[in-house]
Amino acid sequence: MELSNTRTKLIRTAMLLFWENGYHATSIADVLKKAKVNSGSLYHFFPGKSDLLAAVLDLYHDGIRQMLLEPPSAGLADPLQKIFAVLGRYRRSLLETDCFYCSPIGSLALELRDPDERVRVRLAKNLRAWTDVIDDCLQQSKLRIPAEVNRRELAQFVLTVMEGGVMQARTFRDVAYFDGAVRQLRHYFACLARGGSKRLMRRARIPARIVRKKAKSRIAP
Amino acid sequence: MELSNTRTKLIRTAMLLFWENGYHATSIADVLKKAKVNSGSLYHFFPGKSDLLAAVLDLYHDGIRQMLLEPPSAGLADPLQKIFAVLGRYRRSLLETDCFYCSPIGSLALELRDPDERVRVRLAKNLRAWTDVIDDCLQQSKLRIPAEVNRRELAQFVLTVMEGGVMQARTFRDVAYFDGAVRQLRHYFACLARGGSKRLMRRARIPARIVRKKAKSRIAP
DNA sequence: GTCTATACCCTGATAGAC
DNA sequence: GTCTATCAGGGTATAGAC
Repeated sequence: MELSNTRTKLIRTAMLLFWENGYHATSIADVLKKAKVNSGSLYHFFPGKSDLLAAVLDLYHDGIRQMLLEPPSAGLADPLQKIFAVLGRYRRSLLETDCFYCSPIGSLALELRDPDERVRVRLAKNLRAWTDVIDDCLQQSKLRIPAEVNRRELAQFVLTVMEGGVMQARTFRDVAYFDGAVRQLRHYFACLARGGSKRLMRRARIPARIVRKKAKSRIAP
Repeated sequence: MELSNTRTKLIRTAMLLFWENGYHATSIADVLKKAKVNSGSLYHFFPGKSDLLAAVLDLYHDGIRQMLLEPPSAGLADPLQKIFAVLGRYRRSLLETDCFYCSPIGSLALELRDPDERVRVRLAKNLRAWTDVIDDCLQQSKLRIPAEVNRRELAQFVLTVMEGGVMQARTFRDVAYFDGAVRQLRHYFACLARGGSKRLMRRARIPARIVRKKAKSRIAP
């Protein structure tokens, strides 16, 4: 087990650049230059660029709980507050970057149309780990989740809202779009706290009839 | 005013390819080949690739209502059902592509980290037009939106959920993640319909035992 | 407006000495 | 493991005749 310093330096540098500029826009040369490493060394450790990306995703995954949850929720006791503290951290990142911020994993997931399976699996693993963090908070919280709402699905919904909110804030260059999404989520949570209704959820299935239509037509946004 | 056929052909071809393969992965050569047009013609109409993209975004925008709302909601009277019919259409696209589907605008918005302003503005304009469609449905619907919920923000929230849901379904290659997001959204709507504020809840004659619960998770702004 | 040919750059990746 | 030099290919964009 060789704890190569060069290897680590490459991964950390790539992690930073992929996050700042995206995967496509970051060339191998960029990584080499910033890490002050030569081409030969990189290809000694990694067969190709996508293997470097895979290593970056593994690094994200290993540190996700520590990086995602702990800093923003330090000192907070209420698990629900922790969830919104995590979201608040994304908000701060948006502010600090004039709404250029991208969530590292989400933007990679959408930038790479057809990643090789090794990469795709790691992206999914990261999203799952993110959701785990939220799910734990929900479990520890005193929020009485109505029987008809699945807790894990609700945790996934938090991720959904975060990613969608960041995307809009970024596109409009206005954090208000993120704030609006979070506010709706808060309101939803407030509704849940007040109590849901089984009767109302019965219609919540995706109606089969929507699938009926002919294939092919294009869809906007 | 020259209604150039070649120009239109280029835009439509680029629209299709950008959507299928993304902007980066689509080369000018790809567009030229598929449209059976020569390089000189393209650069006669467009100074560069990003101008072609801008034209594509304008085309999306012009047809958004027709392409987004009308096909899936044909025959539906209830505006709320129309909203979920639109979402159902995205679901169908996911199914038909084995969850490779990307929403055209959303994925462009995230693929292009730093688009020139002309492109960025058009992306925003498209998202706004999408939201307008949903907003109109909400306005026409009989859904009683509680006073503390802004209607336009709720429409934006639908977009947020759609984009976030598509992203997760795509990454996990499993439409269940999209379904879960939509189900949560439905549930939220059901909560709103029941009355998101105490006043409305009382009007809806919700038994006191449900209302009783303290707004404990009143996750403050 | 359309055609062919091509300039020129940057990319990921390799070769082979040390 | 690290270094320098370099390849082959594909990218956008241009030139200039027709």
